[in-house]
Amino acid sequence: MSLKVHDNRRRQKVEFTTIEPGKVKMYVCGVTVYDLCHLGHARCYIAFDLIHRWLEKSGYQVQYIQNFTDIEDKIINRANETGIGWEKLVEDNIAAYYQDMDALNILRADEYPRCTEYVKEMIDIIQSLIDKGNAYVGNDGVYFHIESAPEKYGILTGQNIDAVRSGAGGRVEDTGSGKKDHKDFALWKSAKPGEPSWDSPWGEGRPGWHIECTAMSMSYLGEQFDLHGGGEDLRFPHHEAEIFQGECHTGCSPVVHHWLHNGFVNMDGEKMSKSLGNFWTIRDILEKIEPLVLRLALVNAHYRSPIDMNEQLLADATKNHQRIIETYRAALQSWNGHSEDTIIPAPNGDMASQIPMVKSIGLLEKMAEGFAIAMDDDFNSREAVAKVLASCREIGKILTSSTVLDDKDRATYGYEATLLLEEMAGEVLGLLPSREDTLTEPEEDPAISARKLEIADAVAELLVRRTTARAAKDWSAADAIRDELNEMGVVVTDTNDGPTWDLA
RNA sequence: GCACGGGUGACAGAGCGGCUAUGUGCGGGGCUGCAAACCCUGAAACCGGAGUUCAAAUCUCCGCCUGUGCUCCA
Repeated sequence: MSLKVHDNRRRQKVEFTTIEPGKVKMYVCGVTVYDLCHLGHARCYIAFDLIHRWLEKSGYQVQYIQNFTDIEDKIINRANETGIGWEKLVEDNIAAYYQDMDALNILRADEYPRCTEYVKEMIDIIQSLIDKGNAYVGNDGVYFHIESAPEKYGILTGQNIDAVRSGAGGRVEDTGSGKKDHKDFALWKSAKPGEPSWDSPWGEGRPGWHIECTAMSMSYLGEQFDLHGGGEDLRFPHHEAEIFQGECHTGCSPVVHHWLHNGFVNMDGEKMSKSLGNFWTIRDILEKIEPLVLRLALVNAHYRSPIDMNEQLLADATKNHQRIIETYRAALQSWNGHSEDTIIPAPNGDMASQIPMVKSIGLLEKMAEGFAIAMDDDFNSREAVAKVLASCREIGKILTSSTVLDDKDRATYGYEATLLLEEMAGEVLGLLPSREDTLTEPEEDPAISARKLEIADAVAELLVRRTTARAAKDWSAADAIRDELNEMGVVVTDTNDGPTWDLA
């Protein structure tokens, strides 16, 4: 089986290859830490978390670098507005970033370099670009000169440099910057009074927006690496600027062997933006739903497709996630009480077999195979989720039917199902809680617990009366009691072990 | 305007030359007194037009609609 990925430079699905056999060097653009992370960030880092997980699952040794942009106009502005020092602002938002991403079960990257720690490396690259004739010193900083390498223009977005040339009338707005061409972008910005700044051959200043990723990715991963990711919006100009910088500086082409970009999150059909007021931080949404449900909602689409966030999507995700958890719990319970080493090993599966156990195991293996094919196809997590849900149905069928397997086989089957779910839904998709948490009741809101305690005696008494009525087949009396409980906000569920109840 | 994506059942969303996607919702049935959960089963789709092909949701062309980028943005 081989992995295919959609490379945005070649604009097609290509065979995934690595520079060094068995090793993947990947870099994903991180956040500018001037504020809390929003849903779009969640989508991006979950998408690349999945890619990270699947590469490792496929046997690659992955080196994953993700940066923090900790100096930038927005940080300076926010620091000025709030009166918080920019260093403190940055620290707070980085701490919040880790909290949010941990909640979403995103595995940590290997390193999270901050751009202020790489100013020296950036200066070196800028100097090299000046020496090679790709950059020049203007009045307020250093600029990359696009016309020094026009063949690299529009590589990721297919823009035609001639159109851009003629479209802008070839003129440069004179802002006194000393910029030679409107396409040129800043490598180094001279400091304005009161701004944080670093010393450089071109005076006090700070890096331009694009150079940091070139400096950090090359510091960790070398002059060429395997995979570079980020949001759709970064293709132009950010990533094209990286191509200019990296390739002109190193002379290598391509520096990045696979460019991957994730699609955006829309809100009820509209672009998510602060001005539209439809902007959710991860924290906002986690007040309403479980982190793993949000994760499922975001994994339940191909990473390159846009996602339209709405109530329906979350409702679907809630149900689907619940189904996965219920199945996982049922699988765990089916062999609960056996220790793992005493479980009889499963036979080899064969879907065509007449022996129920062999056939059932064969079906599970088929699901796992479909799952792997989906993930190998440009990380098609939507299809992978479909395989998980189909497995849940399959597992539920076997486990709830008393006739298919005897008790011993049931434990073996349940154990196999457990491992399958843990591998697909857990290890790769990151959607499962721990075994302990799955088997124990979730922690409750203290207010809810208090309410339950308050009414427990009354409910218990009503349930006894209802049980008596049911035993006497007095259904109307039994249902009347259930209605009464409903009015108290209590939902009754009858099980083989008697009725249970919970708050609605 | 230029560039790059999309338009699939009620909804979400895969498939991208021949094979049931999947889930929710809806219909029928089973299990249960009835519910819930779970299981079985059914209906239901490929924007419009032309073309290529033995065969098209899937390829080509035209049209219509729509998203994003071209300025800070994951």
